[in-house]
Parts: sequence; structure tokens; C-alpha cells
Amino acid sequence: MKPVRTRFAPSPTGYLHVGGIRTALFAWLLARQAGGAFVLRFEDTDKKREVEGSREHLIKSLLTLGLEYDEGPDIGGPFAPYTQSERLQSYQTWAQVLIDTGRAYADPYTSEEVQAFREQAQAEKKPFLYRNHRPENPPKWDGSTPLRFKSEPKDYRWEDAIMGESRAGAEAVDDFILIKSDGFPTYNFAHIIDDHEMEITHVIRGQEFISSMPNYLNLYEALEFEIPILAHAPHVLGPDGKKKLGKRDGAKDVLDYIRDGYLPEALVNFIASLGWNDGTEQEIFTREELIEKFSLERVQRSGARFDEDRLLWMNGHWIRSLNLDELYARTLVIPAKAGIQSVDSSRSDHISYWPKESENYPESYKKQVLGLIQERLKYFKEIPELTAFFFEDLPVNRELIDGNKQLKKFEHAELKGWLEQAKASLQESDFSAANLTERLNELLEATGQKPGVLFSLIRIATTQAPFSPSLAETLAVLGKDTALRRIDAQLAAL
RNA sequence: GGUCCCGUCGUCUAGUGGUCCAGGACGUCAGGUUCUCAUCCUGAAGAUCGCGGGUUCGACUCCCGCCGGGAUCACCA
Repeated sequence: MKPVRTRFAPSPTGYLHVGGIRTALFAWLLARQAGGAFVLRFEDTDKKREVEGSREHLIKSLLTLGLEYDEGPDIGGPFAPYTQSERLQSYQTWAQVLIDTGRAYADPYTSEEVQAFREQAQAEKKPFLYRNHRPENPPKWDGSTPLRFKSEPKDYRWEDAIMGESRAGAEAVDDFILIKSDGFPTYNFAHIIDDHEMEITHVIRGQEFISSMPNYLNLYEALEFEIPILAHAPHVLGPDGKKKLGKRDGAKDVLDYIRDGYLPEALVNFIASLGWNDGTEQEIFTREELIEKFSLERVQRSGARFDEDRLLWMNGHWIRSLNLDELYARTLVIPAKAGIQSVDSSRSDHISYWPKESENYPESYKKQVLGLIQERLKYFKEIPELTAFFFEDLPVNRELIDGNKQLKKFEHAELKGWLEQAKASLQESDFSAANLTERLNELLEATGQKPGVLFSLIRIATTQAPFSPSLAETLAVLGKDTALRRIDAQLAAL
């Protein structure tokens, strides 16, 4: 049994969005599960489409999610180089093998001529097959024209680890281009050479390549290469459930999610469970559980829709599962945007998720605050709006009391009286949560009011926020000076 | 249009001939937890299993047709 070697082979032409990284995750999972190797390879044979900075972006995305690769363009490995534009010699060598065995020939037509053939076929409502125009005596290939594969059409049946038993007729096999006239190989040729030379055992990629499988199978045979295990994953669909997810649908790339404060754990869990489950009712999986339980056979064959609500829920779950110190450490740094600058990338004036006003507060204070909001935090970018009142006195907002369904039925004078009572009691408190709770309960009796009334009143006075964590805990964190100062401000406004 | 793939609650899915008048999760709605928001708990609504034929004692599960959706038909990957 050969050691498992999987690869992720993106072309550096743009962002790595959630749909794209799923195949990377699957490949990584398989490699880790088998104790094999996960390889990163850049397929940059189309210089025109290359996007500046996308290599860095791709690498950063992978690493941020914890999908470490064992061999790759930047770290090398036993089969280096891992960038196709640096492997031209290999393609040249194998192309010569094909020429020598009569399985490749120079394309004598201009692209206009080929286009004419194509249009002619279309007019006759017949599928266009280049091989129907295969020249009888092709010129010797000198590199100035495309080099084509001389196919041997036949029906194919093959096993796809995800899609199951697959088949296609001979009409799907054609003479495709191996090497372009610019000297670079096509994907169709290059990836097969690379996978072979790099000893890749599992090819996992998007379903857009399924229809090319007969061509690849034909090439593998001509080259006498062993065919790796093949797996084609369905696309992740956009919110409308129709088109595949892409940047232009507003699909954010992976790093956008990270920057918004989504945890890698949640993203990995979410992406893995988009179209995969282990057959039980388990929804939350750690990275280790995924490595242990993942299998291509259980990957759904139909495309799954990207459901942001579910991601949000999952992220909240993972945030709650972290201990406070760990969670706090994660809120300290907003990862820098690597590679491509997103047009809508947010301002970079914040280096942490905490609001500006928090910078003069000690870490211990911020940790207490975080402890109070942990169970209501869905993603880190929400921290400022959830915590603002812990760091600054917000202006008195009359609407909070006048619009409160419990409080609006009382006269201001009455509310003022209760707040005065509260102030008097709180002045005597040591502001420990226990003492605060005790005094708050006494106040309930003294005023004869329900918590819904009294606590709402004090909560609004001390936070000026529409919602906040529970009263005693909030007061304890806020501290005596701040709490009393804010009560005075509220009193003055009533 | 040719070829290939797919089709279970709004969404992600469990389900491989009977235990399914279809189970779980997200979302939604209602109730509970000394106040708000959230968490947590409980409950509810929500799928004639795309449609129509077969096969079978019996089909979400097998077969055929249809419809719908997707992918692909480049000197892009």
C-alpha cells in the first residue's frame, strides 16, 4: 500500500472562497487520517489570468485554517519545485514521449480555422470534435504551434470516490491541447504529469472536471501512468441555491470571515459539514474528530447551499466552548489581510477587536467583560457594540426608559424615588457580586417592585444600553464609582 | 443543443424494501430561567420524500419516462 499523498492545486488567479477551500479541507483530512502527506501546488500555466498577491493569499488562507501542507512552493519538498511554471522541463520530456509513441502531434490549424470547424459543427447541430479534423500528415512540432494529444476514443467506466460509478461514451474523448503555443502546458496535461511525478494517490477537485475525465483517462493510458483515486466534489452553492458560490455573489473569502471574528474551528467544522456528515446526529466536530471520521464516500453528491445562519450558530457555539483566557487571546489580534487587498476590506485602524475606548483599561478588566458577553457573542466584530458601555459613559437615552414596556407606565417621579433608594443602598455596597445580589433583592422588597421594573430601571441607568448582561454581574464589573456616577446622570435627567 | 451529475421540511441533512403517516440540526414561533439581550431547557409549526408510471404483499429506498436544477463542451483551470 503506497503512502497516501493528496494535494491542493489552485491556480493563483484570485481569492480562495469557502467553496474552494472545501476541496483543500477534504484533501488535508484524508492525508492526516492516513498519516500521509498533503501537498500544495500552484498551477500557474496561464499567465494572463494570474492575480498579484493571490499566492500569498492562498497560503495564508490554508494556514489560518490550520490546513498545514507538508510540501509546497514556499517550503519545498522531495518533488520540488511545486509551481508549474518552474516545471516546464518535465512537461517537455513527457510531451516528447507522447510524440515518440505517436500519441501527440502538432496542430497545423490557426485558431480561426479551428473556430470555423467549431461553428460548422454547431450549424449542423453536431458536437464538435477536433479529432474529426485530425490532419493526415501533421508537420513536425517545433513549439510554435499547439501540441495536441492523439486520442484513442472509447467508452469509459470508472469509479469516483464521491460520485460513485461513473461512465461516459467515446464522444467525450477528443484531441485536446497538451502544450500551448506559448510553451506552457494546459492544465489538462500538466496536472497529470505533476500528480504522477509527485506520487499523488488521491485527486480531489471540483465537479467541473468530471466531464474531462474520459480525456484524462485516455491520457493516463497513453502515458502508462497508474490512475490515482479520483474524487469530484459538488460545488458549494450561493444563497440562491443555483449558481456555484463565487466572489461576485458577494461570497466572502476565507480570510474575510477570519477577520470578522470567525474561529478557524468553526469554519472548518462548518465547511466539512457542508455536504458531509458521519451518519450520526453529531453536528459539532473538532478537527481531530473530522480527521478520524471523514470519508469521501459520505460526501453528498448534490451541491450544498451556503447557509450563513448556520455558520453563525456554529461560531457562537465554538466561542462558548473556549475557556476565557484562550478566547481573550483570540480577540487581541485582527489578522492582517494577506495578498490581495479586498475592495471592501475594512479600515485597518484597529489592531484588535476591542473598541478604541478600551485601550486604557487593564487586561483583567477586559477579561471580566469578555466573560460576561461570551455567551452572547457570535463573532468578534460584535465586541464593540456589545461592550461599549463598559468603557465609556454613554449619554442618557430617555427612550430606553420611556419606551420600556415595564417602565413607561410609571411617573418619572416614582422612578426617580426608586433610583434614589437604589443609589443609597449601592453606596454602602462593596460591589462584590454577592453583596450586590443581596442588596438588589432587599431593594425589591423595600420598593415592592418586581425585578422587571426595578432591575430594568437600574440596568438602564447604569448602562444606557438597550441590552446588557445581568444586573448584579454588570454592576460588579463596572465598579462603584462608575455605577453611582451613571445613576446620578440618570437621576438628573428624570 | 450534446454529454455527465443531482433532486427528502425555508436551509444542511438521516434514511440502501417493511421499525418512516419520515429522524436530527440551523432558522422561525410559543413558553420557562429574579430584568433586557443572549445562553440554556421545553414545546410547536414546517417534507403528499420533484412528477408520472411500473416491479413488489409492501418503495423515500429498485426500474422506466418526464420535469426541474447544475456542470461541461477554450491555446482557463
